[in-house]
Parts: sequence; structure tokens; C-alpha cells
Amino acid sequence: MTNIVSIQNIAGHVGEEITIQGWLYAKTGKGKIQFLQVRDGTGTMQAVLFKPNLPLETFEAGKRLTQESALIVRGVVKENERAPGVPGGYEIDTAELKVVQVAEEYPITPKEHGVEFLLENRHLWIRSRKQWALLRLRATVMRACRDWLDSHDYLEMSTPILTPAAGEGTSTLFEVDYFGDTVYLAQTGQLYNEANIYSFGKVYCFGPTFRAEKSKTRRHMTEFWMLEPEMAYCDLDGLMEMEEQFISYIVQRCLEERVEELKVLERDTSFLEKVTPPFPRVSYDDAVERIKKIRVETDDPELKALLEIEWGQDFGSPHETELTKLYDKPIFVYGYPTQVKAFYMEPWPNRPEVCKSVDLLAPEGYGEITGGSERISDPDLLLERIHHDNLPEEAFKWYLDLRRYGSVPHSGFGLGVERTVTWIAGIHHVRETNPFPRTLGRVYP
RNA sequence: UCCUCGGUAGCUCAAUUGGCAGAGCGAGCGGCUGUUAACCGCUUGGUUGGAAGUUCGAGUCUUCCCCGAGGAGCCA
Repeated sequence: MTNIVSIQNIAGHVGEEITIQGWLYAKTGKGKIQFLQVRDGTGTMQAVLFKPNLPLETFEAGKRLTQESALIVRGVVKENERAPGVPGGYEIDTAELKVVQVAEEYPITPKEHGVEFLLENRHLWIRSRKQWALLRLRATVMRACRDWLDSHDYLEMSTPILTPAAGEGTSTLFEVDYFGDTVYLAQTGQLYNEANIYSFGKVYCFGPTFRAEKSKTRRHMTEFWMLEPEMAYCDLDGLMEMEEQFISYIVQRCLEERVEELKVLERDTSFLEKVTPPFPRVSYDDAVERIKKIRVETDDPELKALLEIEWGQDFGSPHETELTKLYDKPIFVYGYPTQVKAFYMEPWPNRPEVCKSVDLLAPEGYGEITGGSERISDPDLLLERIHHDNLPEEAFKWYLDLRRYGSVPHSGFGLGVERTVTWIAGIHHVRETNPFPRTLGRVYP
């Protein structure tokens, strides 16, 4: 069979005889006509088998096909608005059907399934339409990240995954035996990025990161992908300007390139269309006041309890959720209390209790998708902060060196890929945005 | 680590006060020329998460354990 066509390009082949290589997603049939929904990885389209037009054995072979059987279909492409698929509206009038393998009874039926069952069968679940759309969207988000950064003179620098000590000294790390020594799986590449900017100016690292925290929420995984840009000669304002351009570009790329997938996900894209610079900037001080006001005004006693806050405390997810509901765009919350943030963040001028940190909160209640800051550039201040947090000075010797040889103001942030995709896709749980999610209590498959 | 909910057929669930463990879907066979989670008929389906206990009798009650989900804290 020749002229193999991808389903995503089917619109350009109407009237032609083509071949589709794929798998049977679903099948419905009547006595003399059968409809095969065929996936090929790029989309789904209908192949029609009409008994009078086919050799009997071909029609009978079609009847024996089970869900997820591998098959190759040849026939003429026709436009037909009744034909379902992604993109819909096209079908193939089957002339030849080659059965590559008849699949065994497939566990995931087109009916409802529970989360536990689906996660146990994740290796098969990714074939389902919604999961397929979600992971295609993820790939676009990741590529858009790289495209924007690469075209703005950022250089991708790999940072180590095996690291000698805690990046920030706070989160729980996975331990790995390293020829008798203990090393840790990286939870950030930031410190290495800070070294890299002094050679390359603007850099980013992009890879998996690991947190051994026992978090069981829809926003947490133990292994997730993080993108961390870092920029020399960049202060907090410069960071926010860069972030809003960057995030807006990613969202707009998804709207352009993943129309069908967002349709499958039933995403209301009107929210995404509003994601253009500038984003609202809210100081931590203001944010606390607003949350206090919401807390006073709510009649819900449960929400009242969750929203309890005093200046100086970090926000929890309920606080973030309520804040984002006040806006229809992502918002920056900047100037968090120094005591709740990492040691390396630059203090606010004349207000040492506040630091030049900024989180980006996605709208519609999704909350934090990036966290960043301007970093301390003064060697004495950085050393003082390391001592203040009781961190081992010896481990940070190289990091302190960076402040001794041409230190400049610099900033960076980390973006959680799965959280970003979750928001853009408008879905409930981050685990579905990773092909094989690792969560507390699940490392299979 | 804490709080809440859950575990019954391959899957999704039901089972009244402690009294014969059921339905839909899937799968198999047959029928149907426009299906969209097709429809109609027949067939197939069980270590009720595990252990112990109470009882004439436990899916149901008690104790312990295992597993999962949601949330909190922490974080992207």
C-alpha cells in the first residue's frame, strides 16, 4: 500500500486514494455497513466498510476486529459531515483492509472508569482521546517554551540531576547511593544556572525534578518537569516583563496549533485568549489585605477557616485560588516576606522583611505556575543569609564565588510544566499531563 | 504526618433491619445500509481487599492490617 497519509493532514487529500496505518479505536456496525474509528497517532478518522463494495473476506475481517487491533486501510477520502473524528468530517471509503494484529480483549472500554483503574493501566490509557489530546498539548507547551527562549538568545544548559546537597535546604530530597556516598536527585537547577549566566548571559535548563514530599493533592507529583530560565543584568521588574511575554507566547501557540485538542478537552478558550501582556501585579501586602476581606465577607465557615492569614505567612492553595478569582488573567504576586522564601532572594530596598520574589498565579483558581526572584548579588549579604539559615557554608563555596568575580543583579524563575499544561487544558489534576506520572504511592507503570 | 471518603463480576456500580450476591457495560453468538458511548435477542460472568471475631447465618456488625482517592501542611 502506498501514499501513507497522516490523519491530521487528511483535509488535503479529499478524493485521493490513500492509506492509513493505525489502530481501531472504536467500531459500530450494522448488517451490511461497518464504521471503524481508526487512530494513527495524529488523529482519528472513520473508515467505512460497505459490504456490497468489498470482497466478502474483507468485510468479515472487519467484523472480527476488536478494539485496539492494528490495521492498515486503503481507500478514497470523502468529505462527510456525519463522520466523527479528530479532525472530524472526513471518512475513508475502504477498498482494502489489512489486519496487522487482532488485539486481545482491551481493558479500557469507551465507558466510564475509575481513577485507580486508569492509572494502573496508564500505558494503555494514553491512547484514549482525552489523554492523547492532553499529551499533544504538553508537547506543544514544551516546544513553545524552547522556541521563545531560543529565539530570545537564551542558551539551553543542562544542569545536574545528581547533586551533592539540597538546593534550598528545605524540601525533602530523594537519596541515591553514589559509590558509598549519599547524593540527591535535583529539585532545582537554579544554582547551576546562576553559574552559567556568567558565561552565557541568558540560560535555561529544562528537565525532570524530584521532590520527596508526601503531598497528596491534585497539584503534586514526586517527579515533574521544570523549566528554569536565568538572566544576568535583570532585576525583578525585568523578570516580570519577561515572564508575561513568555507565558503569553506559550498560550497563544497552543491556541494556534492545538485547536482540535482543546476542542477534545472541551476547553473554554475565551479565558486563554485574554492571556496577553501586561499581567496584573499585586504586592504581597495587598494580597493579604484582599484575602482578609474575602474571608470576612464569606458565609462559608470552611472557607473562612482555610483563608486564615496573618502578614508574614506564606499563602496556601486556598489563598491563591481566591486571589486568582479576582482576575481573568494570570497575576503576579511579588514581595513575599523574606522569612517564608529561600535564602538567596534579594531583599527589598529599605524593607529587609520583604524580598524581591514573584510568583505567577494562573487564573480560574489554578494558582502558582511559576516562582522566581531577583537573586542576592552582594557576597557579604549572601554569606550572612547562608549563616542565618544554618546552611553549610562549605557546600556553597562555589556559589559564593559567583559573587566575587563580576557579580551582577540577576533573576530567574522556575515553571512547572505539568501545572501549566493543567491550566491551559482546563483539567482537574496534574497527573494526567505527564505520560507516566509519579505520585506518592504510585510508580507503576 | 494529619483529616475525610472508598475497596463487591474484566469495568462502572447496586444489594432494605444481619437472611438466596444483582444490573448495565465489555466479551461470545445471531440480526440490522449512516453509526457517533448505536440498537435488538440469546450466552458468559464472583476468593465481596486480607486476617481474626460476634452470630443459626456477615458484602453488611467489631478489631487489626493492606491498598487507593480527595484535602491540609510544603511546594512548581
